[in-house]
Amino acid sequence: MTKKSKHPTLSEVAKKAGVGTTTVSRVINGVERVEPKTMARVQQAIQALGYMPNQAARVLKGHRTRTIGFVIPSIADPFFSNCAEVLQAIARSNDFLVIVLTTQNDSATERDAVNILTQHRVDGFVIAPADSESEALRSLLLRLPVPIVALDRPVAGALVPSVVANNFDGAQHATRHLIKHGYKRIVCLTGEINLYTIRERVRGYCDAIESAGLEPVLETSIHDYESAEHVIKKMFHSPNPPDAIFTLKNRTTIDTFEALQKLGISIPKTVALVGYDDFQLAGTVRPAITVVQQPIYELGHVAAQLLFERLLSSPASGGSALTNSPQQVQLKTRLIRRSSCGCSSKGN
Amino acid sequence: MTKKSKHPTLSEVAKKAGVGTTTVSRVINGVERVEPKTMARVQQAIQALGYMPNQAARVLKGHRTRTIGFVIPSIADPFFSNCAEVLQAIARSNDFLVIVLTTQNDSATERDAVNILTQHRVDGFVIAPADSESEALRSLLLRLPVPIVALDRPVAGALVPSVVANNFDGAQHATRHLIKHGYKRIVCLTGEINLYTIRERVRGYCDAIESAGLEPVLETSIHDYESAEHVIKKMFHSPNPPDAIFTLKNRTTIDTFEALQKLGISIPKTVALVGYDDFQLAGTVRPAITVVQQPIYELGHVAAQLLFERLLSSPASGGSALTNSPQQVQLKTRLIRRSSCGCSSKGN
DNA sequence: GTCATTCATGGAAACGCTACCATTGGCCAT
DNA sequence: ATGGCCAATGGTAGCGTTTCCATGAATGAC
Repeated sequence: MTKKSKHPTLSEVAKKAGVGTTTVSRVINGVERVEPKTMARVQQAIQALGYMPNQAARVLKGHRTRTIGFVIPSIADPFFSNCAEVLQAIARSNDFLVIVLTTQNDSATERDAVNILTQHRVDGFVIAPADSESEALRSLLLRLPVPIVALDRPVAGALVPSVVANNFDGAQHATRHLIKHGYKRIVCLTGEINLYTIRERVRGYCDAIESAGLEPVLETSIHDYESAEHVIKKMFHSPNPPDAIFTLKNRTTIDTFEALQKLGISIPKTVALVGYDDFQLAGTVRPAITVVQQPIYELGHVAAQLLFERLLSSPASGGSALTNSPQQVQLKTRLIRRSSCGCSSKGN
Repeated sequence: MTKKSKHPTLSEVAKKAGVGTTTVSRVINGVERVEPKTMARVQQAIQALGYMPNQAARVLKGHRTRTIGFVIPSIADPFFSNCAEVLQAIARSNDFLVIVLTTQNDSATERDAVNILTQHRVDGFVIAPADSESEALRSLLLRLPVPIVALDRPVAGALVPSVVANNFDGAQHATRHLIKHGYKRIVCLTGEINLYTIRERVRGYCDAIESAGLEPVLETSIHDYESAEHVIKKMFHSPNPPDAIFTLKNRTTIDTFEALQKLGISIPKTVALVGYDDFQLAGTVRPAITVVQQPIYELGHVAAQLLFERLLSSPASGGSALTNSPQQVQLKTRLIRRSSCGCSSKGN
């Protein structure tokens, strides 16, 4: 059993097969013709030595790395891990590899990530920018010689193609639904307020609230279960407690739900609840939770598609100037009406 | 604004700064001393040109790629995405990159993945083998010249270091707990039976059941919600329905719970339920679900640690023969007693 | 039978970087 | 003043591929 050893090189294979390096190269890449007899000898040598081409050398010769970068806040977040799954699958079917780098939504870490990937000469990027407005990120991305697609959050200036959900519509729709139910004091639990997605949702919420002549109430200080419980307790001890809650992200919805349960506050009798982003068991807990569902799979899929369109159309150097001008794709969300908003289980 | 263009090279920087390539290299790697004045000039040139070192060239020069591969069934699975998160973080703190490749538990896809990563000359691997017993995989891994760590599932023969949870104990413990509650007819819903983890859990279940003089009942045909509902319906129409159910994986636990709810079968009154693997909201649904919790974070952490221990101790060629002999780490699981097993919320 | 044409193959340069070795100039000790 | 040393810097080979060009053999047309 051949155990540990350095990787054999192409010229070692050539020597063993008694041919020139050019011939071995041709056999490996199978593009030009080689005498069957020679080919057999070469393949035998490859087998015997366990030869695997060194990608670094190929890349150096001017070829692409067949590698793409995926820069996201966190890979543990189901939203992004699902995107990663489809991106990875599509990449692989095109013989590309995916390198994942997480940013924790920190801009410096993010720029760092982009630079690292650039040094590794990835052929393209999918990125969920920590800060859509960042001038630093924008100029960094624009000077890269490879195609880039923004996912979930655009890059200001619209020069980078992006695939995002319509957060404004989603939040507006959900808020209107709450208003239609007759709730008057609808508070919005935001989470980290400086993310593009959250800001858009806040906009949608405020728009709906103000159009209805109601007063928007934003609560931005919830980060985990403890803060959720604390805030909610305080709210319901105030003289003017909410009759509905709209949570702007997954984690907050769950924390809020648990806090409400623990505090014995009845949903939707005392307070209605609608969350942004669907999650496992949202339909199974009692009451089932009404949520705005994002097209996660589609988001990842379209982003991958956009990227590979560019990647595959410019086999040489990934120039993106020629291809159709930067696309801004916006995907629809869907309100899933369950019971926590006050709807009976059978429609409303 | 510099837009798209080829990457500048080190010698272009050298020319611009009016120095030799060696000096530029020294400035970049910052290891040998360079006159401050010269250094400034070089750095200015680097800035002006937007130079970024080409990793491929470095690698070709004989350096490691500072890249590791992560080969797992699926990245959408929370178990693995959480492992990925910690692996990624540790890798990054050591200036390594992670390439994720998914296998869907298919052995051929898996071997493919390993080969692809080898061509890219990753410096090491973490892998969750689709088939622990596969001779093909084992010999493939053993002839690789880089360190490897198996995660969640070992590689038969114990020549590859591995970090796994004690699935046997976990399942045995959970089953005994059910037995202590007095249940007599405890069925086990397995999911894909040919995975190492599942087989171990089945062993633990059978061991506990048989030691108690009961009869093991395995049901292997549940893959999704529909099949879960179908199987459960059938069970409760049989002359001899179960009084407890032990589900062997996350997804199955949830599907079973939902099916039980839908069919109006009361937990734990009619039938008790214990699941393998904790999940979000397991403690919030009613009844709260008793589960065997795996040390996910720790699993990923120890695997990463083991890998980097080897990676960092052998700066040259990652030979693993010298380092301490292949470690087999086994981590403990924990039974979280909630209500679905029949325990009252306060202890048992 | 000779020349042109094709086909199979090989030699060698070049990709961008690092590392070895050489060279230069200044400084100190004698 | 001169030799020796050290610090700063540069020239260049070579990592493993691919690709351009060349070579030789063999085939077919005249």
